[in-house]
Amino acid sequence: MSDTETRPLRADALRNRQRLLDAARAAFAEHGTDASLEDVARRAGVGIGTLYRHFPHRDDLVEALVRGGVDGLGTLSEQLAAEDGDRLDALHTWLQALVRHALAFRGLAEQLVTAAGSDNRLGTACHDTEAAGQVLFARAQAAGLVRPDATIEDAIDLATSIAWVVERSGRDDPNHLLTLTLDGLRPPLTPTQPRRGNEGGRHQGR
Amino acid sequence: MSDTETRPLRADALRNRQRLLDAARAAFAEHGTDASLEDVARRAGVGIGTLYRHFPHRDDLVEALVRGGVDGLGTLSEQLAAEDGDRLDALHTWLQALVRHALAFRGLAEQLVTAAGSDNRLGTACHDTEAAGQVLFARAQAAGLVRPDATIEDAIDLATSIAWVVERSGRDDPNHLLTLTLDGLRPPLTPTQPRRGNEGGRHQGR
DNA sequence: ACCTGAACACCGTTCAAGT
DNA sequence: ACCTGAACACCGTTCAAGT
Repeated sequence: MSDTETRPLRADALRNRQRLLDAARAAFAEHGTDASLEDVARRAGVGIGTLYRHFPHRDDLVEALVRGGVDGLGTLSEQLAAEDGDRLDALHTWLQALVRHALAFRGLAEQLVTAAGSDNRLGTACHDTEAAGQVLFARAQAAGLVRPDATIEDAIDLATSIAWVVERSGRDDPNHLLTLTLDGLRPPLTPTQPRRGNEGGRHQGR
Repeated sequence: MSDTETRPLRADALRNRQRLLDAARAAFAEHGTDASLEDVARRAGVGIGTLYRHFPHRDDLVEALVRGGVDGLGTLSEQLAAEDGDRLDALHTWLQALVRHALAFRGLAEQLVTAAGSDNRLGTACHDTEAAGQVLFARAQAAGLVRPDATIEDAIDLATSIAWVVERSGRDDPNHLLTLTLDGLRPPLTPTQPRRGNEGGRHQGR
């Protein structure tokens, strides 16, 4: 929480930084988060050293690109907490958004899991995400809608790993696996009143 | 199902093959499945070309090292199907073994998910694993113990992704997440008769 | 203060030459 | 039939030299 990157950049440096971000976004979209950094610099029309000056680690580049999404997850959590619908549905909705977020770039889920708990910018982003989710998680758990031996870390790890397996297996629908995970593999115990929306729900994939 | 590697190897070739496997096992144990292949060849005291002759793709090396485990999952499935205990417990036990299996080497879960559905040796191993699991899965589903819109692919993908996130996050207990996934995040609906063993079950990790 | 790009170390994969 | 290792292409990262 001290002064990170607070000093203003020189005009050309700022321009380069922006070009690098644009180039990285394009490269990540094509090749995933392990795109060649030399290629990123090339696309940005900038020396490789400039890339490293602005983003010493690949993590930092990733973090800059997903910052907006992380903040979005924060405001979404606030919105959902403000409404007073079903607390479990709110958690479910937020976790869906998290999965979507982790699928923004190929390789992102892996970056997120690896960075979680690290003391760097991307680690902070993960921490922020967890804090946002914790609000909804605690609410649902306090209402007895979530088993007491589960934690927000569990939920986030499960959601992230679902994003990962969807990304890697080429499945089409992440929500199917997420619903299974939230409700469990067991069938609804009260057939006349099913647990939650299995709307459509064929699935298949790969 | 045609003749793959059926012809006998020359004595020196067989020896080299074995040395490569031993070296790979050691290298994978140290650095995960993306260990340097040059390093593997070096450890085996063999030229890099010899490694590629025996194992044209990294996958093939991985497959050879996990073959035993895959067969083990097959026989475990047969054993569990022979006993007639709770069919859901049998599935759970088998999925636990699958998670353990996918944690044999760092990076293995990723190799498995990537290879699944591919037309190569490791893809076949995945296919064999799925077939083994399908027996237990179908039994449990037929008994109404597993929701009808879930498939063995879902279960295997979830188990594999749990192995992955445990490996990457440094969690200590894969079974906690697996239990959450099988039972769902919800608390037991009948508090007086809990769903299944939450034995101990603190957890924490990372 | 910032940028450049050569330099270094490392790796995957192929293939001509050997035995 | 099998093995070797040089060769090629590619990449991440650093750092001395520039402006």
